[in-house]
Amino acid sequence: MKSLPQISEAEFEVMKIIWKHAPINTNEITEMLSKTTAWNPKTIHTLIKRLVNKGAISYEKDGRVFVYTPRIKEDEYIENESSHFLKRFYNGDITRMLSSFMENNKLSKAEIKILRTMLSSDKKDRGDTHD
Amino acid sequence: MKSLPQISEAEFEVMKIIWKHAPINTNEITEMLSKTTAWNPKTIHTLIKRLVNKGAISYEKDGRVFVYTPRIKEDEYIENESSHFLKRFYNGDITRMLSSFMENNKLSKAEIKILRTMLSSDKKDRGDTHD
DNA sequence: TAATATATATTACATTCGTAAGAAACAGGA
DNA sequence: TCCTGTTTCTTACGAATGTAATATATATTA
Repeated sequence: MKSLPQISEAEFEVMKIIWKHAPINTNEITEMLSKTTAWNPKTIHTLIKRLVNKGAISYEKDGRVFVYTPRIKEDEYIENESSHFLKRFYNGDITRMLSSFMENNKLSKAEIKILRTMLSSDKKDRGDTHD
Repeated sequence: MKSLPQISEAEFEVMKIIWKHAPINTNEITEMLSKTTAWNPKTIHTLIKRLVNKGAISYEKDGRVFVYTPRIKEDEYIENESSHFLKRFYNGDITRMLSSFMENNKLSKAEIKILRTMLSSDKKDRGDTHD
């Protein structure tokens, strides 16, 4: 399992744009992020550069501009972070997380209903192994 | 909602010990962490100090030694981090998280069963509001 | 009381991160 | 060809973090 680069919170915002719109160039990224953040374009450029250095994205030249593409998969990255998070805060046990949420009334009735549906539509029986 | 101090990953390991065993003194903390980490006692002392500075724990003198107590609640802190995490990676939607886990076969049959039970034992009807 | 052991406090130092500014390269217009 | 605007590259700088080492204070022992 190749280790994914470590992506900071600000960098992750950039990644989300790139995952969603790749191939995408610097200006387009900057433009999109301007709608949701107050970051200076210079700042965004720095973040992009760092993502390249970390190997999270790659680029090609298109005339004068660089066009970026992710080198890591969004799902993979998020899964990874999720595991890490669960380990850190819930001992790796998602049922503990859910249970904590329920105890603290963090789940609406609607959400509970959705979850229940999700869980009961038990597709094929995959056995008990995971990881 | 008073804002909780920001606690780093290493500091959090110290917090877990303190939450579990408070009131607890420096040596005891160091000893317990030695079992699960390779941290130099000096490092642990630094972490403890930083937690004091951040207001995450407080201390009293007991003779020559300091005895520490948490100033923030574990549940509260974890809930907070969980919200942050969910927002960051799943748009704040826990059903998306679960669904992602299911798609990626991250849930064992046993876990699914537990979750199903948890969700179906619908206690009192609390209505649909939360947050 | 003076030396020693031990606990706490101060300082250190490289990385990462947030947040940019300034420099350099290069293409297109005057 | 030279200036200028645009793009990318280099440098900056303080706060946080991981990971300690060194210094100081203080209790205990000789």
